[in-house]
Amino acid sequence: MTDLLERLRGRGWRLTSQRRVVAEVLNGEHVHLTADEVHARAVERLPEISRATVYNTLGELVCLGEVLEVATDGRAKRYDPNAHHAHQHLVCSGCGAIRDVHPQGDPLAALPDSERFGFALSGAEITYRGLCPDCTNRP
Amino acid sequence: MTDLLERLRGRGWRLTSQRRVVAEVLNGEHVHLTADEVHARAVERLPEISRATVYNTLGELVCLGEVLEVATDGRAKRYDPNAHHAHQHLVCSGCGAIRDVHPQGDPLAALPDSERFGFALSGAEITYRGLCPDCTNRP
DNA sequence: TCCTAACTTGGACTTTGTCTAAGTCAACAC
DNA sequence: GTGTTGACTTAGACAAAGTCCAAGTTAGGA
Repeated sequence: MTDLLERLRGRGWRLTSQRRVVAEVLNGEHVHLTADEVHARAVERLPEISRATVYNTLGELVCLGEVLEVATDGRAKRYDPNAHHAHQHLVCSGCGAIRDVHPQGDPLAALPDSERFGFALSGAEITYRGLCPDCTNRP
Repeated sequence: MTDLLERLRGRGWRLTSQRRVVAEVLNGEHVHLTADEVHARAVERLPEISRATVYNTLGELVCLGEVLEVATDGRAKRYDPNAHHAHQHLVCSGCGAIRDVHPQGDPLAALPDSERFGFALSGAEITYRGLCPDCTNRP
C-alpha cells in the first residue's frame, strides 16, 4: 500500500489527497469495484472528491499497470487491484460476483499457429461463467 | 438463414419485416457488429426501423441462443451470429478487429477443483489479444 | 374480413464515461 | 517559511450506449 504510493511518487506522480484516497479504496477491498463504487467509497473519506478525478486516477493507475480493467458484462468496467499476479476471473451468472482464479498451464498454448492469423499475441483473458453456491441454492 | 426465420417462427415469433431485416443483417455479414451498426444497415433496407426495435430484436435473439453478445472492450457490445459453433475471439489491440478462433481442448479443464469455489461452471470465454499483421507493420 | 395481443415507434430518460475552463495546491527553489 | 508554477482537481456540460413507456400499428388466427 505504502509501496504503491511510493511507486507512484517514484514515477513522478504528485501525491494528492484525492489520489491517496482512490488508491486506499482499491487496496482496501479485494473485490472488483466499478468506477462509481470507487467514487462512492472515496466520497466517504473525502466528501468533495469529484467523479472526474476518480475516472482520471483510475485511468492513470491502469496505464501504469497498477490496476487492471475488467469488462465482464458490457456494463460498467470494474477495477482489479490485483494487477501484479497473473490470474483470470470466475463470474457468477446469477449475482455477478467475481472471483480471481488461477488456471493451470499457458492459455496461449491452446491456440495453434493456424488459428493465429499472423497476429502477434500478447495475452489471453479468460472469463469462466457459472453459478455460485448461493445462487445454485436459491433459484 | 431461412432456417433461422423458420426456427424463430417455430418458437412463436411473429415474423415482422423489422425482425426479418435484423436477422438478415446479422446473417449477411460475418463480422461482429455493434447494435448501432446493425441499426444503420437495417435502415438501408427499412428506413423507418427504430433503434428500440433493433435493441429489442437483438436481445431476443441472444435469449433464444441464436446470437452471442461479445463485450471485448467495455464500449458497445457486439453481436456474433455464429452462435451454433463453439469458438473464442482474437482481438487486435491496435484497431479492434475481431476474428473467431478455435483453440484446442476444453478450457474448463484448466481450472482445478480447488479453484472453482463451489461454482457450477457453465462455460468459459477466452479473449486472445495481440496485434494484427496490419497493425504490426504500421506502428 | 375482423380482432386482438404482440410488436413497433419516437422520444424521454438513465447510466457510464469524457471533456473543458477556471480554480487550487504539492513540491521544488530560495 | 515564502513564493512560484505547472500539474491536478472541480463542477458541470456533453456524448455514447442502452432502457423504458404510452400510443399507434399489424401479423396471423378465428
